[in-house]
Amino acid sequence: MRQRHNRLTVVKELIKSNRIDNQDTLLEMLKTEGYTVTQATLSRDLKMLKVGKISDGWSGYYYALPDNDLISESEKSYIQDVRRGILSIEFSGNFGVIKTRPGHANSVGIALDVLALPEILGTLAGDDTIFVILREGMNKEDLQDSFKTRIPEIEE
Amino acid sequence: MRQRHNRLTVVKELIKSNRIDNQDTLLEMLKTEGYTVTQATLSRDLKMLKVGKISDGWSGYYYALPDNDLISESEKSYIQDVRRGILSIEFSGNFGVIKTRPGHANSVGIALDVLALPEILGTLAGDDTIFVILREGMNKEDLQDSFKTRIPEIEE
DNA sequence: GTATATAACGCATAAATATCCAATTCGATG
DNA sequence: CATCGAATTGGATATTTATGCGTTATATAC
Repeated sequence: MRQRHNRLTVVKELIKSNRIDNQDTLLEMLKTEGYTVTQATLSRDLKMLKVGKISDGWSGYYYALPDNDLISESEKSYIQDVRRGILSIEFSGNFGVIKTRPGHANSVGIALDVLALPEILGTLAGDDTIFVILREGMNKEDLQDSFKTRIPEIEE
Repeated sequence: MRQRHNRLTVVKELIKSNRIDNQDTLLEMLKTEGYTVTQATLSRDLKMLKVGKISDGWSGYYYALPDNDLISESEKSYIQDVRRGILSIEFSGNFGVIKTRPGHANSVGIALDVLALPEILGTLAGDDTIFVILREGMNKEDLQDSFKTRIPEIEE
C-alpha cells in the first residue's frame, strides 16, 4: 500500500517535464512508470502537490507546479552548475578567487549570482577564474559555511 | 448582443479582486454587476482571458489571471508597434510577406517575435519588408485568426 | 494475539467545466 | 432590401475533476 510518496515524486516529475492537460493522460504516463491507480487517487495527488492548471497562452490549459516548487527546482540546476564547474576557492582579504574548469567560470558565476548568497557582494567571471567580492563584515569562513549548506557535497 | 468586451473587463476585475473558486459563484457576481449569461459563456470568457486555477496553498483552488497580464502592458506597446508600422500581408505557400512603412520593418519584426504567435516560425526584416515563415502545419488563415485576436483593429 | 485507529485507495457518483450545435444578431456587400 | 458571413450566445450534453463512503492494509495499544 505504502507507495504514495514515491508516486507523488513521479507525478511531480512528469508534470514538470511534460505538457499535460488532463488527468487521464497523466494516468497513462503513470502506468508506464509502473504506478497503476485510479483517477480518484490522482486527483487527490494533484491537490496534495498543489498543482494548478494554467493557460498556455493560446489554445489550451496544462498542469503546472506552484511557483515555489519551480524556483527550488531551477535552483537545483544552478547548484549543479556550481558542482560541475568549480575546482577551488582561495581568499585574500575580502576577495576570493574561484578556479573553475576551462570555460565554466561564466556558468558558475551566474549560478552564484542567482543563488544570491548573502556573503557575496558581486562576482566577475573570466574563462576559468572568478573574482568574488565579499560583503562588508563577511569573511572566508562565513562564505564557506554558506557553501556547505547551500551547495552540499563540495569540499574546498 | 455586443456586450462581450465590457463583460470581459468586469470578469477580469472580479477575478483580480476576489477569491473565486468556481464558475457558478462568478456567475452570481456577474449578475449583480448586471451581466446575465450562462455558464457556457463564462467558460468561454475565462478561456479567452487565459484565466488559470491555482492552489491557494492549503485547502483549495481559485481563479487567477495569468502572470503575463503584467507583461501585457509591455505587450501593448509591441502591439502598437505592429499597428503603427504594418501596411499589408500577403502569402505564398507557407511564406508571408509583410509590407511596412519605410523603416518600420524592424520594429514590427521585433514585436512579432516578442508576441510569439504560435503560427510563426521566424521572421526576417529588411527596411520596409518582413519575411514570415509559417510553422509546419499552419496556414494563412491560422495566422490571420491569431492576428485578429492578438492584435485587434487591424484589417488585412 | 485482538481490538482500535488511521492512512490509502477504489468505486460510484456528484460537481465543475468545456464543447457541439442551432439560433440570433450585426455588418458588409451586391 | 436581400443575402452572406462572422461573431456571440444558450441549451443540451460530453468531458473532466472532486468527493462520499466502504474496504483493506498497516500501525498502535492493550
